[in-house]
Amino acid sequence: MLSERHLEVVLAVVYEYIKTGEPIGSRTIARKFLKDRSAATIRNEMADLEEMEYLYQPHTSAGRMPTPKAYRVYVDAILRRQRTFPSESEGWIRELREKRKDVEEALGYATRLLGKITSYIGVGALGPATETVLQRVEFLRMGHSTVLILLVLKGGLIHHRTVTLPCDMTQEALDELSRRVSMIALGRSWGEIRGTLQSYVEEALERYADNCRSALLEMDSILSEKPFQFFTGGAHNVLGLPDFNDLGRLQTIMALLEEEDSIGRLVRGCSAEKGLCVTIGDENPVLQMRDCSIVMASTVTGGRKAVVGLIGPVRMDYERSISVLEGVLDTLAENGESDEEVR
Amino acid sequence: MLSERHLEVVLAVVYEYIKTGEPIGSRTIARKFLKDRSAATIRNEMADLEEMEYLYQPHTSAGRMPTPKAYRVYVDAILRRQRTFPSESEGWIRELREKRKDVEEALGYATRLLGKITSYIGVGALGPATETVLQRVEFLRMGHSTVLILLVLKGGLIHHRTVTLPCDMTQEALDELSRRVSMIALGRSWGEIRGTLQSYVEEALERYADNCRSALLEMDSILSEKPFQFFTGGAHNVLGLPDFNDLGRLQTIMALLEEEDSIGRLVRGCSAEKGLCVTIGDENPVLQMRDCSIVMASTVTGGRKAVVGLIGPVRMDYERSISVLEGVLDTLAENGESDEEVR
DNA sequence: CTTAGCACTCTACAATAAAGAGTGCTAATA
DNA sequence: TATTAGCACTCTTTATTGTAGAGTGCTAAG
Repeated sequence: MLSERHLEVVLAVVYEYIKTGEPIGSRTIARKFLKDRSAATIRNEMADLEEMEYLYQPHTSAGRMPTPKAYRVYVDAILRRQRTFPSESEGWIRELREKRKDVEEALGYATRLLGKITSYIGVGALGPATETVLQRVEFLRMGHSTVLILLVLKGGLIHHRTVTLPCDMTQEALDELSRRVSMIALGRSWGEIRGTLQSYVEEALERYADNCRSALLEMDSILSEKPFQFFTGGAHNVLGLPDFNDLGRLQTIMALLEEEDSIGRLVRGCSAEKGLCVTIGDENPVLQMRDCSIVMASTVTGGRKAVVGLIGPVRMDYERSISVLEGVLDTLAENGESDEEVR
Repeated sequence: MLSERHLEVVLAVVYEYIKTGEPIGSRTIARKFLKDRSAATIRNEMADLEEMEYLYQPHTSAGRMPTPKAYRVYVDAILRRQRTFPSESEGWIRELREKRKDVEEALGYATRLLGKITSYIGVGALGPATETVLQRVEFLRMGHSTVLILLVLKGGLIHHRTVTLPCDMTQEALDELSRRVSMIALGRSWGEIRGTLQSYVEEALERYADNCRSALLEMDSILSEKPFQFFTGGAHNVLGLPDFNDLGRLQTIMALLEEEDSIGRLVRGCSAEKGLCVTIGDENPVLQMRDCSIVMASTVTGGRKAVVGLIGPVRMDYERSISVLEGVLDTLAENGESDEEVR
């Protein structure tokens, strides 16, 4: 549907438009990219491409700009060939490698890094590698009827919350509670046993039936509410970009980044697929981000599933963004390999 | 040094300038605030105030704008009298009250809330109520030579990190390690015992001397690196504000918010003093924020020290900001009282 | 000491003009 | 038939000019 001749023009326009941000005229294409054709010929081809909705003009006597359709063609072409990590960022990658000790900190750092290197917004998410299986449960008495619930999930994800129970309990009683919960829950999927837990726990602690019930409820709320941790970084980088000069739009995007579930939706949209995933403009699941593009990829690090990505303008430097993202991803994945045994 | 007559003019100019953002002329002051004086009189007084550096003109034939010195006088006047929480925000406060279960989540929510209600940037910090005293130490084996270090501090602060030790260790050996560490460290200040710990620990675990050393080093790094957790929220609100139309400046501010130590410096600057603390423009310890104002206050919630505040333009609505901050602070503090016993 | 009047200054805004870039169309060319 | 050169036309961008409005400083009178 798109002849070789036309494709060359589209790729040239997208490439140049990404670099300059200005509408591209036929003269520029003829001089810089397709020297075997004259400006007039390219003008004709551009008129064709406009009809096919790959290009458009902001006004009658301006150059052409790419439509999302053109970006898609361009990105597909990039993905087909090999990429190399930009060497000027090697230093940062080494810094990231240092931080891998603490997975959460590493991912936070990675998002900020992505933001800094690319000037777009870095995002990340960290979830359990597997379904929620408890590996350890502790209840620690913090004060009068205040208890710290501590859950260690298989894969190393940790949740904790300080709660107030109906009445006070000694640490001994709490230990008994955690022993009982552990007995049933450890090593098994939470969804599988959450129902059967209560009766077994209350058997030995009937004096504290109320407390047991409310503790189990809290555990349930922790385990169901927080399956993922989200990170964003480098949102400030985007302020200088001419594509985000519409402050209102930028504002809604930044507001969305603060809500966890909108990032969650992005992550879910991409993490289903394996490997790299580029979403351009209106392909985006989140309506308010329809004029952004997203590059995302997932891996496993420290025994947990990690998704990292970039949010930028549709006029994003896809080639560079993808290379950088791949570099970061590989670095994060490096220590994921060492403890395969975990799963 | 500032006569009653002059003070009235200053307060009127600041009040009106905060509302409108435009330079204030003598006519406006005479009509709206000081009806007993004519515009010409006020013009003379304004000329005096300009010499005293309370007011300045952006250009010869414009109205006057307040200098930081004038804001200081204005804020001091506000702080002297009683404030009332804006009733239209009661609903949000109720939402915040719901979230108090989890202190960290509550503080995160509080910063976003502050941002939303005031249209400025909410910041928060959560630290240990006391010095670092360990209440519980666990080492959990996650995989081959990978160990999860879990530290519960007195007051409920939790730190954890997954680390790779020099060689593998059984869970039993790790339990022995945590028993030994607990024996010495629990209930005592970390600074006090960090030195004596190593020899006692290695006594029983000499086979794993390397592991013990590296585990203790990690503990030390955790405890010294992360004394505070930081939160920011609602940075996007500030995008619409005319005072932040200089994108470059806004960008540096948002970049600073991503670095933990710059927030740390702000917090430290304010948390020393008890109660409310208003920092105007160049009073600010962070150089790049010299044209911002900061309102901060600290309290104790859930047995931990919490600092919450607002970063906004120098032309901030101080009265409203302070009221809202006080409301949020009181709500957070409510459950701080219930477990006094913790400290 | 306060006030009214008036000339002066500076900004903000709109209207106009000129320059520049790029197109579409037509006619000539290979 | 496909490609190219030439040219008139369109639209944006930038600079310039003129005008209205707001506010001041100064002077002289109350």
